Amino acid sequence: MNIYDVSERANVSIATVSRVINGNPNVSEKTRNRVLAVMDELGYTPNVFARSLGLNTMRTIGIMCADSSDPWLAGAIYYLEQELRRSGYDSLLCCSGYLPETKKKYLELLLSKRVDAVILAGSHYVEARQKDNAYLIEASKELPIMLVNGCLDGKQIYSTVCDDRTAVYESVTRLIRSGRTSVLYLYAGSSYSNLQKLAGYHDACAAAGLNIRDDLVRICPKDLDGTEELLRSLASAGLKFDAVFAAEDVMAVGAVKYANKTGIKIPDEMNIIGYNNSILSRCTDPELTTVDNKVESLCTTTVTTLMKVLGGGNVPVKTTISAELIKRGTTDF
Amino acid sequence: MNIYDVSERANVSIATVSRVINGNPNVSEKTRNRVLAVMDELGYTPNVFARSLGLNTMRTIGIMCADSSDPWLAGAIYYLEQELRRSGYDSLLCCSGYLPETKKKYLELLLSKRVDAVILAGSHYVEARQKDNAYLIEASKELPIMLVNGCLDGKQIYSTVCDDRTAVYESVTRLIRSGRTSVLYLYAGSSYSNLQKLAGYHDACAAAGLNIRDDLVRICPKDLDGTEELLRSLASAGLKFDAVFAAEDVMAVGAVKYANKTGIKIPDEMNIIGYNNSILSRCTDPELTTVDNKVESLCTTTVTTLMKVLGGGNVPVKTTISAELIKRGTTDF
DNA sequence: TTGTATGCGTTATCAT
DNA sequence: ATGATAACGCATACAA
Repeated sequence: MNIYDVSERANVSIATVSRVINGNPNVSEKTRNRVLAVMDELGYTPNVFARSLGLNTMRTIGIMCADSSDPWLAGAIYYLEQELRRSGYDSLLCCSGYLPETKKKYLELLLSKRVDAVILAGSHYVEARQKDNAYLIEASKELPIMLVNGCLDGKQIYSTVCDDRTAVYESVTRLIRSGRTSVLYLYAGSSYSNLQKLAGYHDACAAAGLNIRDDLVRICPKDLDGTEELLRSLASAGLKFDAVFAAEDVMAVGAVKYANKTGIKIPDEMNIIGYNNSILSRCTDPELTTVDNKVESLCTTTVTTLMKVLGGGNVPVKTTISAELIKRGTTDF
Repeated sequence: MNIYDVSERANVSIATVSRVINGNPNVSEKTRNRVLAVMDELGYTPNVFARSLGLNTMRTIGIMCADSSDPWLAGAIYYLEQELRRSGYDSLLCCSGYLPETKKKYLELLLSKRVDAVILAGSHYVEARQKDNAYLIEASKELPIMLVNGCLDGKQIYSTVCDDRTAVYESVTRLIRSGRTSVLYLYAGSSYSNLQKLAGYHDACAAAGLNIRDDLVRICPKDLDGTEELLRSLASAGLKFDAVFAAEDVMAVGAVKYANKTGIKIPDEMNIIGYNNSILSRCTDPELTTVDNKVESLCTTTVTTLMKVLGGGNVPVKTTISAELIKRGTTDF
């Protein structure tokens, strides 16, 4: 069942059938209807493979993420897929894990599939060490690379980021203004957005005239048990802190659990702020104050930008979106 | 840059280049090396579109789910994608939403993309009304349809399910044996697995010699606020219950919040059991007792089965996996 | 072991 | 408005 069968049955050439398929206006109303009727009668569907070969595109975008089961990334994938489909593109999903080698390998795999562009979801794709990003620069010579919450310079690299630095700055400033003197800062790694957030923390301390205390800035496992354990060990080592700012909700949840178990009263004796406004932030008691970093906006903006890029339009290489502090029960300002 | 360029430069025919690409053993070591060297030198990558056209497959599987940001589905997608890639297949993601019409529309979209098979993740794809499933039967005439936690009869339909009915039966039985007399059962809809779970609840009541009380079986919104509100209104309407069995973790979390706010002591005055063993179940205080329905096993089994199907092997049309009750702080048995 | 020739199902160019 | 025909880049049956 192909275009020849249709053309034969409709008494036209394959060229005409092709025109009908592609909505070319140079077909008489009568012929168009006859062809459509035959296509319907035969249950004909154009072969995408042949189509792709001729057009040299499948209208497919590669979506890469480290781990699609991470709540934030799962949300991002959802919005990206929806927006892409709305624009007539399919989504090829690829979970790369967190290691630079596998990221590189999977990006190359996507390139070999000739996707029209690649969207990298999550800040993990921009590493602190410039050499770990070389493969992205390289790939961007072949096709557009869209970063969701990451930022990198390159000819065909476009970034849509949340202003994490300002968000953390403002949140920590509010903690300090409300009388907190020792804000423990927990973060999970040195990705682009983690570095931005950390800078925001430093900004806030500096603006408040506080010394940066290295003992209050800690790398923390990105899971509940690890976070609880870290806090317990810090406390038993004598570290005093009256607030926790966590760069990820899951660590903030861990902090709430630590406080609840230890009998520390939230928010009176300890304030806690999370990041992402994920569903987790609403499961604790009290519910978490958290920073909403606008996944949906980031994703729709990314796709909108991408469509302009693919359409040959001129677009900004970097778009910044503001975060929003969601006040709930773990803070008292 | 195509196979002709390579063949010319290596002084061989395109057939030989093709053989090298596809690892055909009928190529002399010497020739193979020369061709490989040229491919490397030219940075040649075979064109997947042309390849697909000839082979009539892109080695791509369509993954459909209602909403990839749902925690359970997000996990499923992750495991499915990993397993498929391990087997050399790409994943085309398609979030269909929950409406029968859109599900049908998106499935047809996937078919038109000529994927090798479709995996339907989540029990929402099998509806109670048989006519709402007709499109699946229809599609299964074209390609294999794999159901993850759903069950349906059809020539090329394969189901991998968790034994939800037994899991609920056993959990509710334990509640009753430990002295609970009124187990409120909350569920979200009439999908395949929801009906199975409900049957398990009925089984447990019957086995314990209790009457089925319709006032204890309630459809519940699948979100925190909706669940809390439902419980509040039930209580204020005079309904007494000393345990809640929720068909989804999120509702169980809502129940915990309700109890905590109302001053009902968990687990002494109320037991709560959730379903899915999602990260949510560990965020509450106390942590949720919940049923682990083995997403990872379901997904790896589904892909294993699919590979056998695609390989022409004979495979069971239905595989059942056992759930596991994870005991935490919201129960006292 | 290697090469030749053909088919895969479109789209697009150029006639008419 | 319509038709004939050449790409598109590969895999493979058949020949040598």
